[in-house]
This record gives sequence, structure tokens and C-alpha cells, in this order.
Amino acid sequence: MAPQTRRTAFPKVLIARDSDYEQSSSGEEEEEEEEEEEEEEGPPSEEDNENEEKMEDFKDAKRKGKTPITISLKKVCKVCKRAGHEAGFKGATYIDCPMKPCFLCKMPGHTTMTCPHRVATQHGVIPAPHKNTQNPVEFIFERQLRPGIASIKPAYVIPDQVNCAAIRYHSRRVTSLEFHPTYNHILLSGDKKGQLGVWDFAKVHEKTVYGNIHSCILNNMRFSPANDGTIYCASSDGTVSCTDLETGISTSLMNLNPDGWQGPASWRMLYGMDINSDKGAVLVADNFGFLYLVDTRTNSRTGKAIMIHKKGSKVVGLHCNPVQPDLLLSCGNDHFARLWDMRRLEAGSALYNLEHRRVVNSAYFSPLSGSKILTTSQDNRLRIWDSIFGNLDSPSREIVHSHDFNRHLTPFRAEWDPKDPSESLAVIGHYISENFNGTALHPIDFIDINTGHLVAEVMDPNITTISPVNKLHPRDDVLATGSSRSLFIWRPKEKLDVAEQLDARKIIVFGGDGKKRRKKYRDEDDDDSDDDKFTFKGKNVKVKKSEKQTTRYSRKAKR
DNA sequence: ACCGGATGGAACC
DNA sequence: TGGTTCCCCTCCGG
Repeated sequence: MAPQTRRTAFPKVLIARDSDYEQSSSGEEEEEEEEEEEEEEGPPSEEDNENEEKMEDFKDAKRKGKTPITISLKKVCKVCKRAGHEAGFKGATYIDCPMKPCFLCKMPGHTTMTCPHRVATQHGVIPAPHKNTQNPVEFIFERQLRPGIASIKPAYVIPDQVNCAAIRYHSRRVTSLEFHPTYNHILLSGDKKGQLGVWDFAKVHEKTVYGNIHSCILNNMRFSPANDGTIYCASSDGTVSCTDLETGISTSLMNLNPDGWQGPASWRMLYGMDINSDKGAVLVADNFGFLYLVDTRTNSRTGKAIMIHKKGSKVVGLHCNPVQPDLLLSCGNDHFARLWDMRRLEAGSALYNLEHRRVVNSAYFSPLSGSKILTTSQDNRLRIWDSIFGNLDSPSREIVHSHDFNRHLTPFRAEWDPKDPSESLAVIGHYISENFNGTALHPIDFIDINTGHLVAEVMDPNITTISPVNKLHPRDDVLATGSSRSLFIWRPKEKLDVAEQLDARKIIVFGGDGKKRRKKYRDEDDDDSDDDKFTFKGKNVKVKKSEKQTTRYSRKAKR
């Protein structure tokens, strides 16, 4: 939204040659030998010296707001523009630029290949300090609660095989997922365009897409606790909607942009949302730091907007404590997650302010006891804050994990496994790719947040896109993934029979696809009716025509 | 097969 | 404080 500007002067031209360094430029070398300290990196290498002059020029031009055009006859790193190394894929392995801090843990001196946090079985563990050992709360916990907690943790069950079809009914990337609270096979999905999909993944072909509820990003959705046929959605169009899933009839409970588009400075977008059934309220928060309450009985806004995060900053997440209805957790772009008492909601009155080094993508209470908080921050760390064994002044544990990509992707959020009685299993997509048998894949990680161990990485050679949106089923061993525009359902491999495993390999992309895309495969004007038919579990479903398409989840091959 | 665009945040000054 | 520029593994479609 920032205004586009044009360069006013022609930039300097630099030429780097393979043999000895020679330079031709647009003319006079003013202030060429101006003193300037090189950025603090290790000792300069041969290549550094060779290119010093060029770098000076580069910086010089940069200072004047002109980016020089570098005509390179020499192989140069695309990241740091220096010779002697090259960042990028070597086969399916990505080689980092050694001049940059580690892309995983952000510390200088090594790359992701050699990062100590990259060891698979001990993924990025920073040991948890065991605090407050003589704390009376802990004493009571040990006396009264510990006996009720199984000492031997049940083995985790990991849904690691795509078993029913991948579906692609969204025309833009998926931004949110929610399982139906009572129907086990219904998955709701929202996308960047504001479309809401309802998918019965047991009857694979049964899907409904509501395209008229919102006009842009569907950021969060929650089922009504009172009526599980009703879903609330918060969108970047500034409205909260309440939709009946049977009829598709939707009402708008609140519209923060009643006057339409008046420019980016006034356009309000709704991000975080949760429902407090105890108070009969839908809580939503916007991109200017404000919280709004909507009464679910009257479907109308109550009270005034409350500033809960830094003025002008986006509040991306809200979560009500599952046990204590008065506790509210929020997180946002001001680098904080904040804990609030619903009875005393006013600017600056948070009970705790959980500090992070970067933007906080999500903050969730643990699903059963509500005593732990799991946050995902753009500094590539998951943090666990424990209100019983720790205090909320600092995290009990930090887990280094690659999820810091920002633009063009839905933000990664670590999600609890709602079925895990020990409240220690979390799932989160992985940004940087790993080399799996020669294919660069972005796995979905299952992490034991008590130990920091990577319990499992789930991936499929046909899914080459990044999977930032993941949700574990509230009752079944099922994982739902939103990756680009596609949805995937995963189940544990050992629970699939042979036929199901074969099915999983056969049927891949089907369903209403974008018309423009389908033109790629046929020229005639088309609607949904003339796709090839395919039988899956006795149901007629539609699949793409070409053989390639039926064996791939995504369109493009990656090498 | 290439390339531009949609985009958000941070680091500059 | 605001305007400007840059940014390391996107992904789609023209």
C-alpha cells in the first residue's frame, strides 16, 4: 500500500569480470574512498578484498538512493552479491549464503546446514529452567493433581499419510481451518479471498463453497458453542459474520468499514477472534490494536473498543482460557502476547505481557488445563510459558524452529493436539525445505514441547508446497493441512488398510478448479460438469484429465 | 519457460 | 516520527 516511487536518476553501472577486477561506471567516482566500516563479519576473505572497491561503490550508490546495476560476468551470490560462493539449491539441498546469519536460529557464524538446532532428534532445544521449586502452587499441584496424571505418557499417534483425496476448491491460498465440533468428517476452510469451504472428507466429493460472505482474507473462524451448525468468521474486510452451514445464510454482526474504502489509513481489518461462551460474546481484534465485543444473543456490538496492543499494530490472535472464562490471551505485531482479565479490560491493564523478539503469530492456552501457553514468533522460536511450573516473566522453553517466512504465505501457527492428555504435542508446518531422497520438501513437524524433541516430520513427495496451516482433529487421529490452495487429510499409516493406501496414491487433485487454470488443459469453455469421472470409495468424483495431474497433489514438479 | 504481482515487516534515514 | 527500500527456499498465471 506504500506509494510506488520511481527512481529519478539513472543508477551507476558496475561490471565485475571473471579474471581481474575491472570497473566501468557512468563517470566520476565521487567520494569513492570515503571511510566506512565494513559490516562486522569475520575476517575478510580473498574475495572480500577483491570486491571491496565494488562494494564501496555499491554502498555509495545505495546511500544516494540509487541501486546500481551490476553487470556480472562472474558468478556472484544472489544473496550478498559477492563472489566465491553461491546461495541456492544444489539439487534438493539449499545452500545458505555464509555471509548471513544462520537462517534457522539467526545466530552468526554458521549456516543452517551446520546449525546445532538442526539435529533432528533434538530439534532446537533450550533447556527449561525448573523454577520455583518451593512454590506452594507447585506443592499443591504435586499433592493433588500429579496423582491424577498418568506418569507414562501414551505413545503419540502421528497422522502421517495422505489418505483421502487432496482437494482444491479454493482459488487463493488457504488461511484458516476448523474441524466441525460434532460431525467428525466435516472440515471448514477459509481462504485469502474470503471464501468459506465446507468439506465432507468422508464423502470426498461433497463440498460447498460460500463465496459471498466476505470480500477478503478470512483470518479466523469459530463454531458457535450454542449451535454447532453456525460458524463465526472474522475477515480483513472488517466484518464479523455468522453463517448457517446448512443454508449458507449469513448475517454480518459488525462492520468496521461502513463507509467503504477510504484508503489504507482508515480501513480496518479483523484478525484475532474467539468466543467466550460464558459471557456470550464474540471477541474480535483489528489491525489498529483494538478489541471489540459482540453479544451473541443480540448479535450486536457491546461496549467500546479497547486498545489491547500497541496503537496501530495488528492483533492477530485471541484465545479464551478453556478453564477460566475470565482469562483472555492476545498476541500481535507489537512483539507481545498479553494475558488479560476479562473483568478488567482496559488499555495497559494486562495481567502479563509476554515479550518476544519479533512478531507473534499465535498464542494458545493448552487445550485441557489452560495452564500452559504456546506461542509462535517470527524470530523462529516456539515458546512455552508455564503458569504452574514457571512464572510468566520468561518462557519455560524456547524451541528453535523454521517458520519465519512472512510475505505471501499464511503465517505459521503452532497448534496443540487437543487429544493429548499430557498437553505436550504440537504441530506446525516447516518453512525451509529438507532434502528427502532427492526432493526438496517442506515437512509438517510434530514437536514434544516438554522436551523440544521433534517427534515426527510428516511429508509426501507429491506435496511440494509449504504447509503453513495445520489443525489436529479434536477426537480422531486426523491432521488437516492447508497448503497453498489445497487441502489434505492425513491419517496414521498403520491405521490404513492396503486398499486405502493404494487409493491415497491414485486420486489426488479433483474438485471445482479455477476456470482459468483449466483452460490450460482444454480449450473449450467449461463448467464443472465435464471433468473426467473417477470412482473413489464407491463415489463418483471428478479428477483432472491428464495422467500427470492425477498423480500429483500440486501442479508443478520440483527438481 | 520466464516474469511480474500480490504483499508485510524491519531497518534504515 | 514517517517515508523509503529491501527482503534467502512463494506461487500463480499471463
